[in-house]
Formats: sequence, structure tokens, C-alpha cells
Amino acid sequence: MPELPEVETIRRTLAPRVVGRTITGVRVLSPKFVVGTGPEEFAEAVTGARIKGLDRRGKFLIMHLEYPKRARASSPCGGEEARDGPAPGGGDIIVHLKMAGQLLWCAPRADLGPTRRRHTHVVFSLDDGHELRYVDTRHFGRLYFTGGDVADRALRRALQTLARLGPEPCQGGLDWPTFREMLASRKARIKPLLLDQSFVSGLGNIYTDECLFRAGIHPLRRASSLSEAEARVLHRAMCEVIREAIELRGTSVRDYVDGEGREGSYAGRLRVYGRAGEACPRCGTEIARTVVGGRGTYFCPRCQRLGEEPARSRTNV
DNA sequence: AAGGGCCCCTGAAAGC
DNA sequence: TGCTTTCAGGGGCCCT
Repeated sequence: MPELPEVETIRRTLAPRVVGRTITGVRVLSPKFVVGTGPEEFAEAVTGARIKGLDRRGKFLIMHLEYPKRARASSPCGGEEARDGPAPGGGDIIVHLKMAGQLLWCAPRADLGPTRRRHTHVVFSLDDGHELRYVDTRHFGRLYFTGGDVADRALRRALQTLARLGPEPCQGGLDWPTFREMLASRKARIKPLLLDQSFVSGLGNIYTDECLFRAGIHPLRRASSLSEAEARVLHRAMCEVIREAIELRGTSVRDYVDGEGREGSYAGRLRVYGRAGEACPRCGTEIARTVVGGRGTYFCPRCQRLGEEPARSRTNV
């Protein structure tokens, strides 16, 4: 469940290790993780490329590649065929870790244990002797190669999603008056809306619950029903939570580790997520758990009131 | 536009 | 103890 703070932490730990390095080899152990091109073509395409930069957008990691000038290997079918293949010498690698993906920088002989070994899907060899391994126990994550087949449905989909990401919820990505306006035109419930990456990008299930708790807003409130003051408080809560989580290098519940395999330490700071039945740190009421939009949702029923709309489900007299 | 449901996938936890 | 079932979750996709 890497969300913005985790992906940013991974980016920060990996960047100094891999930027400037040249990829000397690629092993694709599970073809389905590479989108946009076949495993052999992928390996052939990016071998020899230099990692020019490592960026993050929302929960996506973008590995910018730079290609040396090289003579096209002569095609067995003759030169004319080359135009139909993947774009020669081009393409970046876009990674989405989804639930449990890990990008690990390590020594080539590093033993990451049986579970990770079993779920190592792509291995990049770097020119300084290290490796960058893509490990994913849940098999949800993907590596998209932008130099691949432009007609590939999954690739196009991912690029479109990336292009349509909403602003980041903090660090100058979004000021609160704009946020207030964005909320005002939406009837959706606030939690699913914050999870919508085309609305704001980077929030996942954990931080959404934390932000709403901090702002004292019930996850089922309609976005447009939030007052100006509430919008402002929520905006501030998002900035604070994200900033603090990045400072503490992310939240490790289950699988998350950074680019060097280290856990983050924000888990101890979570106030509601995963704490059903425990006392609310603010008022002592038991933290409740419910399901919103199919996601486990934690909140304090006293600090986060649902004032609006009569709960028509079962308001026993 | 909004929302519900299913799917992908497997380790961990709960249930028996 | 050990086997079986349930659950978690980001996001695509389909349907209403």
C-alpha cells in the first residue's frame, strides 16, 4: 500500500543510487509485469540505457532513460522491418507498485529471503555491479515501458491515468481556496473522492482516514457540504499528514519498505487506521470501522460527525 | 457524474 | 496442531 509518502521515500532512497547508472542487463522473470512490450524486447530495448532521473507523480515512479546513439542491429528481415518494431532508442519506465510492489537496490548476491525471492519479477543489472529488483508478493504492480507498443491497451490506459492525475494535496500542488472550489462542485462522498487519483493524487486508504480524522470530518460527508472552514482544515490536515509521513519515511503495515529495504516509522503515528476498538486519541471514544467504497474505513464516531442527510438506513426512534 | 460490484493475487490471520 | 476460509487493498472495468 505504498501511497505518496512511501513512493516518495522510495524515490529518495533510490535516486542517489541509480541515477547516472547504466543498465547493463535485464532479467524478466515474470512477463506479465512488463506492460507495453514483450519481455525479450523490453530487455533488449533498455539494456545500455542510462538512468537519467527518477521522478514521482502521485503514486507513480518514473525512471527516465537516456539512450546512447547506437547502430540498429541489422534485422534478420532487412532494414524495412525496423519501422514496425518498438520505437528505437526511446522510452521511460513507469512503475506502479499498487499494493505490495517493492523496488530494491541491492548487491547481486543479496538474499532477500524465500518470500521475496519467490516474488522477484524483474531484475535490472547496473554498471556499478548492483541490482535493482522489482519484487511484488501480491502481483498487482506493473512496469510500463513507454517505448513499447502504442496500441497496447494497458499501456495507453496507464499513460492516460498518469496524464489525468489530479494535483498533489500539498507542497504547493494545491492551495486551499482551489481545493475548496474543487470540493464545492462535487456531490461525491469525501472519502472516495480523496481516493480518486484524478481529483487529488497520492492519497490511499491509510492517509485518507488519517486526514479525515485530523480534520474531524466524517468519511461519508458529501464533498459539497463541507464548509469553507472545514475545507481549510482538511487541506491543512492533508499537508501535515503527508509532510510528517514523508519525514518519518512512510508507514510500514504489511509489505512496505523503501529502496534499501528499510521500514518506515509512521505506523506508530497512525491515530485511527487499523485501530478499531481502541480509544480515540482525542476524545476516548472507541474508534469505529466500517466499509466505504469497498475500503476498510476507520474513524471516530464522536470527533467525525455525519451531521447532514438523515441516515435513512435505520434510524430507530 | 456517481456508485456498486467484481476482478486481479497471495500472505496473514482467523476459524474450525 | 494443521488444514481451510476469509480478508486486505489500488485501480481497471463493466453496469446501472
